Amino acid sequence: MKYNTTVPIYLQIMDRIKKDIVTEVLPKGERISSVRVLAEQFEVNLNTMQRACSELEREGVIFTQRGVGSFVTNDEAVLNALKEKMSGSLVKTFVSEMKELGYSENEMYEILKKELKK
Amino acid sequence: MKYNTTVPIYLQIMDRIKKDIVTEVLPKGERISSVRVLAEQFEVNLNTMQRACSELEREGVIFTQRGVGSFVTNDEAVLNALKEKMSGSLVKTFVSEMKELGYSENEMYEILKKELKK
DNA sequence: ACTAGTGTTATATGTATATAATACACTAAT
DNA sequence: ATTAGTGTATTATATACATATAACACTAGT
Repeated sequence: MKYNTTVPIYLQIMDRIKKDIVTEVLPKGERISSVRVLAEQFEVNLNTMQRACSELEREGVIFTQRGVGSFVTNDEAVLNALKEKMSGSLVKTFVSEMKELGYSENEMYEILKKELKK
Repeated sequence: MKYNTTVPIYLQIMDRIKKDIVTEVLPKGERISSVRVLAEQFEVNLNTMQRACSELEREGVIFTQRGVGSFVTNDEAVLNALKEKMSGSLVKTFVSEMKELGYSENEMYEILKKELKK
């Protein structure tokens, strides 16, 4: 995985895992790899991985059983809300930033259309 | 100005200034406020403001005359390229992230449409 | 009981960011 | 020449992030 240097790695890892959960690459209720394994996979220090996981737990996306492992939440409402929130954030950012650059709504459509044709 | 805690302040300031240049709030060739004044306006330390400005100069967006002040570049090609690059980056990010969340192209249109109706 | 595999915590080190305070270097107007 | 207003540079301090290394705490299977 490539890391953006301007944003903390643990946040980028959280985002990656959230995407995998939302797209059911990691289905609800499923066990996720141990922090040590994940740290190796993400090529990152154990503490950094631990931070990502504990934040994900704090957000309710995963839950943890000490000595056993971590699991994707079973709460479907949480997962639906997560997907909504992530896409909502993306489109809001896109629109507001484009407006700040002086683009009209029609231009936004056109630019999106053009990008998708690639 | 509100700052996002996850990305360096000097980068956020650079982005703000670039937007003002692209939208001609700061027209080409125009003098921009001194680093000291800007530091106060952006409620930031002089050194942080200086970093933002020197990076903007390195990118060719502004140019500086020691003892005199800093000015928006006169090079219209640079300004056009800047706007293109910024909007291109926005739409690319939007599309690729939405894909990673599992949305289809049609869904992207719909979500954008819905957001703009607000 | 033991052990291997979990999550969790702690200490030390290096780097980047941001602030604070101070000084230096140049330009234009007086 | 002096001065006020520019950009520029230096040093010190604090904080967040990431790493390295080591240890602690819990669980399940043997």
